[in-house]
Amino acid sequence: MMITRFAPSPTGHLHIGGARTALFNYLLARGQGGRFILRIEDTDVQRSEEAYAAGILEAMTWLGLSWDGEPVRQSARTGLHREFVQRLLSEGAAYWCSCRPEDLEAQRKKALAEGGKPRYDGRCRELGLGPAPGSVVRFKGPQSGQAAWQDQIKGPISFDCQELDDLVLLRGDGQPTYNLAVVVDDLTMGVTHIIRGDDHVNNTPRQILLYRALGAEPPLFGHVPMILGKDKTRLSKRHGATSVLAYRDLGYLPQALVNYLVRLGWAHGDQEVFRLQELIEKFSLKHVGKSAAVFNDDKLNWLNAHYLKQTPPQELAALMWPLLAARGHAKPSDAFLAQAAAAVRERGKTLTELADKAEFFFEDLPALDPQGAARLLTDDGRELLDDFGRRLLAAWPAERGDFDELLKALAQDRGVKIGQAAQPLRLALTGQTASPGLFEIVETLGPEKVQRRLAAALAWRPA
RNA sequence: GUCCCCAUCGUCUAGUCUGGUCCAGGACACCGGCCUUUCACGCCGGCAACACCGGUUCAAAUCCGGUUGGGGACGCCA
Repeated sequence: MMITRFAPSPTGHLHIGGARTALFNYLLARGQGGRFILRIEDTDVQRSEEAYAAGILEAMTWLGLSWDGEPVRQSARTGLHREFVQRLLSEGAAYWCSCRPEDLEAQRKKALAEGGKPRYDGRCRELGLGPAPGSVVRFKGPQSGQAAWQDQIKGPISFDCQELDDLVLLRGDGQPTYNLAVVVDDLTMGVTHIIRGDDHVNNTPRQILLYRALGAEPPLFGHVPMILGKDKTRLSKRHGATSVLAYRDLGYLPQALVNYLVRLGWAHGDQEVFRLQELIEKFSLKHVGKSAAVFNDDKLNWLNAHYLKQTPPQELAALMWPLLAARGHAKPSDAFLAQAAAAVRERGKTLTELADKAEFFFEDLPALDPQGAARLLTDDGRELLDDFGRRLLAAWPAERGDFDELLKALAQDRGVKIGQAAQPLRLALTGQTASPGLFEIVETLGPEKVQRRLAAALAWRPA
């Protein structure tokens, strides 16, 4: 059975790149009827924070990427990690090293300055040292031959073992390091496919060597290319929002983010829009690209707008309401909320934008746009508006078509264009010169609110 | 510096494995038009790319070599 995993370290928020890696692993496992494991890699006690771990789970849940079983804490498995180190030690595949970190650091600097590769020189390798306070355990890697694998995304990759130095397995304080812990965990948890970020390719040969030293068959590896910012450098905070939860708070729908992320580096012919279930059926590593991709807000916005338009008004209302409530509006009826949502649904790219555009529905008296008022609420304009208002209220209750007729008649009687006749009313009802359909608004607001807003606009005078 | 990886429109990409159907297709963005009571939506049209050089071949975006460019890694971080 296929087993994949997502193994973030809780030293920061779940960012866009991590989310895509998680998504690929999720899709792969779900598509094969396999298992998808979530493992929190918290072996770095200094930098790991519980709040980050919680945030990662929250983001995964929001995206709809469900994992199997309980999330695994790597820190809860250090006993197991140490057992494996002991085994390596007793089999002569690892050794104690008493070099001091400062000296090592100095060596690295020197090597780099001389234009060489900064790597551990293996001076303790044959010393037969035993455990001592502050000493570390290093892997005794082969010094010739190759470590190669068929990358599931990039194809064949190989490293000369000479290039690899003896990596630390157990720190001076007895804590296992990343490279040891991942191998032990992936091995003992039965992970079959390790799909992770590009930045791990250099770790892979070392890990393969560890599997070999343990007498185990390495799993399959696949390295997904990175996501870059607009300036084609690695995506980071300075490129704006990078955390998944930040996108949620900005008003993006999880379906949109998932859809956008999957298309960043993967394609299924010319198809652009995918539901999660469809992705599970269609996703494959074969069509994941090999090169890095630039994150593009425009396309994400387009997808988000697309999914917003697909969301039924009632559902959309439920998503928008918290944003409106946060602005201090009193909760109206569900029907009113749904109508307001339907009215603005095709006019914004995020929930936040929709809330902005729908806000006038919820205000007692919307503030009149000063420029619009100066232009539309002239003496003539107010007279026109008064006439329109009277006709409108007199005709109530009316159908959408009746309103249309009413507007046409008004324009004709007054000798103005339809647009000119409609604008003063739009301003009066919404405070703005651009808005959803006029009669959609009239119907939603109802006669009392219409009248109230009309009266306020008619009372307006230039400053 | 050393090692590893990558290279099709501004961006995401299809096509590359299995050369010809590709004077390169789709999407976003942009530009123009239509629709229209405003703003949007929608629809129609347009602009725009095989990094470069050489080789193999009747034929190369597709195969091979090199150049250039980009990215990543080089921690007792993950």
